[in-house]
Amino acid sequence: MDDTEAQCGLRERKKRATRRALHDAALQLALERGLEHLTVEEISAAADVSVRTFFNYFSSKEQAILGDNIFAVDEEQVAALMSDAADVLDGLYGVAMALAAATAPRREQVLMRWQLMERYPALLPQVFARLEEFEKVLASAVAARTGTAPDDAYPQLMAAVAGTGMRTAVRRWTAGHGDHPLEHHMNEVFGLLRDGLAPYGPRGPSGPREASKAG
Amino acid sequence: MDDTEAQCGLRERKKRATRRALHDAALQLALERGLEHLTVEEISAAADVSVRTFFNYFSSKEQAILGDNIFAVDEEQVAALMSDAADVLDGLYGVAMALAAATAPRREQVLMRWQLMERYPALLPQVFARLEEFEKVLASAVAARTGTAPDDAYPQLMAAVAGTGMRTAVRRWTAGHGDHPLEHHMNEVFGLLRDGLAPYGPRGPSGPREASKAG
DNA sequence: GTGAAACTTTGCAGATCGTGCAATAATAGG
DNA sequence: CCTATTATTGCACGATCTGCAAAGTTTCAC
Repeated sequence: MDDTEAQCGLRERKKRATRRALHDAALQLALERGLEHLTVEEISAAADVSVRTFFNYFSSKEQAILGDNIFAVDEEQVAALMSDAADVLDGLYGVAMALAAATAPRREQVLMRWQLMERYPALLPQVFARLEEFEKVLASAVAARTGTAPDDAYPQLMAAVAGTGMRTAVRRWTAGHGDHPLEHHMNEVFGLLRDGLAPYGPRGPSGPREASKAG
Repeated sequence: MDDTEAQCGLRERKKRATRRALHDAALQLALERGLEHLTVEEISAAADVSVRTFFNYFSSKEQAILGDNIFAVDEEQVAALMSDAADVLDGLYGVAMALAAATAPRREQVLMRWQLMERYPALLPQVFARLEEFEKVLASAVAARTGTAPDDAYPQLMAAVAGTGMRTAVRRWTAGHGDHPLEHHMNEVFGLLRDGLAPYGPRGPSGPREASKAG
């Protein structure tokens, strides 16, 4: 049960192999036959395990298709990137680039998964649930970086906006079938954020000007 | 089948009553007993209809709990608000305020629903799916307002950020049990957005971040 | 190697979900 | 009152997901 076993043990290897087999089968079959007419039974059969075993690994076929680690940046990495950055937005930009870099090695797989998501709204829930978790991590990091409380408006909004920005970039990357690298879309998005979302400026005097609190 | 009947017909009234009875029962029972141990059968029984009839109205208990029109601003209203506004962000701010206003009359109910959402992640999917639709409407409006294409980065990002901002505001409103009006949180969020998300500037000696272009 | 402990796989029963279908009941409109 | 339309309901069916206990596999100490 220690970390040594986690790497070399036969038991652990078999578990990982099974999990991977289920994930691969699910992804493959979903692409081939479509999500609606795909059953857990078929996935299990393709991976050579019982249906019951499938549910020992994944709680639904959607989970099996998406697998883990959609937002493959862990808490410590985020914290490190945030504290090294020149300002908050740069820190979040760093996280975005780390995400893009982590995605690169399995580019085709990730692209497939996101294209499936666009096609089958049933998958969106899972994605958003993870994005939610991811945003919590970002919010904590932003709060730590700025000395604000994690339940202040600023870190929450900043994290939500950054998460949404990354989601937008990935979506545009997917829509373009990955023609441009993900980094390109991240740059585009964070460039706009850096410019205050205001390339189309005010026509005249306007709305709420002050953040009701800032520090 | 004409509009007259839609208002006075007995049939239409009964349908609405049934739908409302199911929604109310679902909300009530979810609050009382929790979502996990609540079955469609119980909801149907509480509303005095068969289970089959339940599924004629809602496709799942989650749908029944949330009901319709979480983001109760329709396409034309958004378009009107956007074209009247001084700039894009002001337009989106107007949409946010319209949303808050639409929420006000059924304040308690809406608050209950969002609190349930915080408690039961199973409800999030539905919400995000609707937010997704809402953001599409926003993106179209932003594109129309700025003369950009709907699949350009700017309208997509702007819509996503605004949608996320409204979500953040509602979440904060919910977390505070509605102590402050929803408008207050919308103001806070859009104030931060207006300020370019940069109340916490660079650590270095440089001044406030500015939009590198505006026009 | 042997045996016990720990863990995984599996089948089975059962609750719930969600849909298609056809019979029944209620309403609308002449 | 009669007919067309539409809503409700029961039934059957396949799929999802969980708990439980039996059977098989891996680990580890001796």
